[in-house]
Parts: sequence; structure tokens; C-alpha cells
Amino acid sequence: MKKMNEAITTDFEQINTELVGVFNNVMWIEEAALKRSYFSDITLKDMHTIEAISMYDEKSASQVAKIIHLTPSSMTAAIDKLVEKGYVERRRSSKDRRVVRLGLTHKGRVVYRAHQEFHRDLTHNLVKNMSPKDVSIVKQAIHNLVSYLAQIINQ
Amino acid sequence: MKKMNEAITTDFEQINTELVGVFNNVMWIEEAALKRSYFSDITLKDMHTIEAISMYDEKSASQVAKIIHLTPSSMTAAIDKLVEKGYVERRRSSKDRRVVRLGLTHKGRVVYRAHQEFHRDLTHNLVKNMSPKDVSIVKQAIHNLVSYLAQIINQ
DNA sequence: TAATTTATTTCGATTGTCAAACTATCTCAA
DNA sequence: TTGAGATAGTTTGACAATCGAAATAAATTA
Repeated sequence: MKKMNEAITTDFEQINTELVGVFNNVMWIEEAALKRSYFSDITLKDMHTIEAISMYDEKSASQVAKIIHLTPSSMTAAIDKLVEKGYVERRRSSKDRRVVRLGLTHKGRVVYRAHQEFHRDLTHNLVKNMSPKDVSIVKQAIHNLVSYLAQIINQ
Repeated sequence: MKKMNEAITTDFEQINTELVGVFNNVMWIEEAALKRSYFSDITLKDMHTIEAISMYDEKSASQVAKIIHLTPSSMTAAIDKLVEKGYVERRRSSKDRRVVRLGLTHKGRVVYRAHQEFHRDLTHNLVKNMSPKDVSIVKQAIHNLVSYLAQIINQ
């Protein structure tokens, strides 16, 4: 019994150590991977803007700003840059001409899919060689984490 | 059999979606948690500097810069700020008077331990209510991910 | 000892971010 | 119908973080 608890502690510590490493490093690894890719003219933050535009269909500028936690003025600047580089399109809504609707260009959709693929590779490697039952356990763990993070946000 | 494969696909997709969410959001959630804490005068990047100093004992400025992927000149600026705020101490090595050795002050160690606790809470919630066997599976998954990230870096 | 290498700092430029002020448009109540 | 506020986005000015290049200082090598 003592031995088993030791094993639990050890597993916990290893998970904790590696998880901290992942959180501290995944950002610059993504950034570095992006720089080495064909799309070397956008940053990871740009990519998150592109993700937010693509995932949430036909969002307005302020909605995207909220998703990625930017102020409206910063959003304007971020979009200016992405429009200039040819990843994003701005168009005024015809219903409400104050609203700017955001969409991806062809180039924008290509880079978005490439980044999606990067994430899918990460997930694929996370559950590499695991049985369906084990994958389901991992799913539960990630879901626990997501729930906890949501709880922190809404506290 | 078809049903089982569908289940695998679904689990994979859910893990992927939630994992992307975690990666995209954990940063600003940590940042927000930090701002609400007693230590509201440092950013998450400052915290990573503090982590690097604490974890890797008696490192020089350039070694810490390498760990957190900053140029030496940016490191100087980052440390200036942390010294001014009372979290970090600079002292010239007596062996080689070119090198700056970095250490945490009492205040620095307190904030470091508080942040460690935050990470341990995350890990604790990741494996909440799981059997030792399931925890071990999660450990394996995280380790797979770390290995893959390491492989990307060294490619 | 002179030349070279190494560790850090200083300097100037660039970029990302924000808050405040501004413009255009919409909504609603008199 | 109209005019006072509300709302969406932009512009502007200031500030922080970051970088690369040059400067400084100390150690090492030839």
C-alpha cells in the first residue's frame, strides 16, 4: 500500500513537471514551427486571430476581439496587418453598416488548415499507440482540466 | 467494429478541440489569475523568468535567457525590472567577473511557490478522481506529447 | 602583451498594446 | 419624424517588450 501511494505521488510529480514544461514551451514551439513553414509572415497571435475568424463563422470584429481577449483598438490594428498580408477580408455588414464582418481569404483558409493539422499532430501523438479505452481516459483528463479552467474564469 | 471506430474518432476530435482550447487560453487565464493575486505587479512572462531562475539553480543571465528564449539584451531589460520590483537579485560571479549570477529574493521565492501551487492545482484537477492505473495512462499521454515536442525542436 | 573570445549592457528602431477621443450608424421615445 | 443616447469601429498618442548592432569589460589564447 505504501508502495502504491509512492507510485501515485511519483506519477503526479512527473505529470506536473511535464505539464508545466508543455505550457511554458508550446507557445514558442508553435511560433518556431510557424516561422519555418511556408507562412513565415504571421505570428502565433495572428494565427489565433485567424482561428477565431474561421471557427466562429461570420463573426464581427468585436466578437473576434472578445474571443482572443484584445481591445477593439488592438483588433483594428491586428486586422489591418492581416488584411494587408492577404489573409483576412473586411466587409461592412449591409444590415448594420457600423459592423465589420470578417472572413478568411483563400490564403487565410490554407494557413488555417495547416495550423489545424499541426494541432491534430499534437493530439495524435498524445494518444499514440493507445487503446480506445485508454484514449477515453485521456479524454476525461483533458475534459477535467478544461472544466477547471472554465471554473477559474467564472469565479 | 464500425461503432468502435466512430467512438475513437469522436474521442480524438473532442480531445483535439479541448486541447486547442487549453493551449490558446491557458496563458491569459494564468495571466488573469496572477493579476488577481497578491502579486499583481508581474506578468506571466516575468513569472517564467522567475521560474527559470529558481528551477535551474545559480544560472547566469545568458543561461536563463536561453531557457526562456529571449535575447541577452532583452534579458537585461527583464531582469532590471524584476530587480527593481524586488523579486530577483543580481550579483557578479567572483570566479568570472563577466557573468551575472541570478537569484530570487525572499519575495521572489514566495511568488514562485504560489505559482507552483497554481500549476499543481491544474495537475490535480487533470487527474481528479482517477485510479492510480488511469493516472499512469495520463502520465504516458503527457510524456508522449513532451517527446513529440522535443522531436519537433530538434528536427 | 596583443589579439580574440565571451558575457553583459546600452542604444535606437520596431511592434503590440491600451485608453481616450472621434466618426458613422443605429435605436427609441417624445 | 427627429434628436439624444447607444453602439461598432477607427484614429491617435503613449508606453512596454523586444530585437540587432555597437559598446564595454573581463577572460583566454597565441
